[in-house]
Amino acid sequence: MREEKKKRLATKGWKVGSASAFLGLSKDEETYIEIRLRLAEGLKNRRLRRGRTQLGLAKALHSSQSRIAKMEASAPGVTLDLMIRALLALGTSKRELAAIIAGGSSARAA
Amino acid sequence: MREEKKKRLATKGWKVGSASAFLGLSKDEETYIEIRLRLAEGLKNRRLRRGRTQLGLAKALHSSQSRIAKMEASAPGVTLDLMIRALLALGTSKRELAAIIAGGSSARAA
DNA sequence: TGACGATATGTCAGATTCGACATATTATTT
DNA sequence: AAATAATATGTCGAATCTGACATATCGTCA
Repeated sequence: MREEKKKRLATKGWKVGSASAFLGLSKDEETYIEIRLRLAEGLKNRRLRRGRTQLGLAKALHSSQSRIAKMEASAPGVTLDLMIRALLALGTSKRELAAIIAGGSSARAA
Repeated sequence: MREEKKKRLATKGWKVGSASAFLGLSKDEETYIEIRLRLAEGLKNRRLRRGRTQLGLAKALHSSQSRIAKMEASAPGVTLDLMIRALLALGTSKRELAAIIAGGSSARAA
C-alpha cells in the first residue's frame, strides 16, 4: 500500500444502524463504508483528472453541484447508485469501476 | 462468453429517465442497468450456493422476504446499496464484488 | 390431490434521498 | 486586498425507497 492516504475513515455524521454506536460496526458495515469511500475518492480523482467542475458534472447528471460535493465527501444520505452513475457519466468503464471497488492501486488513468 | 444466459435485459417496469422511452437508453444508462442485473444474478447465485432461503437472508439483513425477491429480480425501486449490502451479508468480499460487476465469468465459488 | 415450504407480486405508510437553493469557505488571479 | 471561480455546508419540499404485510404462484413430497 502507498496511495491509501491513511484512509481516515471519517465516519462523520454516520447513522450506523441502531445499537452499535460509532464503535463496533460489523465487518460488513465496515466493508460497505470502505466501498463508499473508495467510490467517493475515485469520483473526485477522475473528475479532476478530466478537468471537469462539480457544476459541469452535475449538469451532465441532471443533478446539482451541492450533491456532487456531498458524493465526493462520501456524506451520509448519498446512495451508491448516485456515485456509480456519476462515475459512469465520467466515462468510467465497468472494469475500472470494479478496480475502484476492489482497491489495491487501481487508480489508472482515465 | 457462455454463462451469459442471453442477458435478457428485461427492463420490466423501468423508469428510464424522462424522454428516452425504453429505446434509446444512453450508453451510461445501459451500463448502469447491466450492473444491476449482474448484482441481482450474483446475489441469487450466491444465496442458493449457500443454501439459504430468501427469508433467512432477509432476517440477517433486517429486511423482508419480498424485498429480497425484488432484489434478485433487479426490480425497479431497489437500490444498489441494498443489493450490495445483501451480497456482503452473504460473505462476498470486495474482490468478489468487483468481479461480479466487471463481469466475464467471475461467478466463482463462495 | 392436498399440504407445505419457498419464492413472486402488489400495496402502503413511514423513512430516506433527491435536486434545488442559499450561503459560507477556499483557492486563484489581478 | 478585491474580485472571481470552485467547492463546501445546511435546509427543505417533493420524489423515491424500505420493511411489512397479504396473497398468489410454484415445486415437491406423501
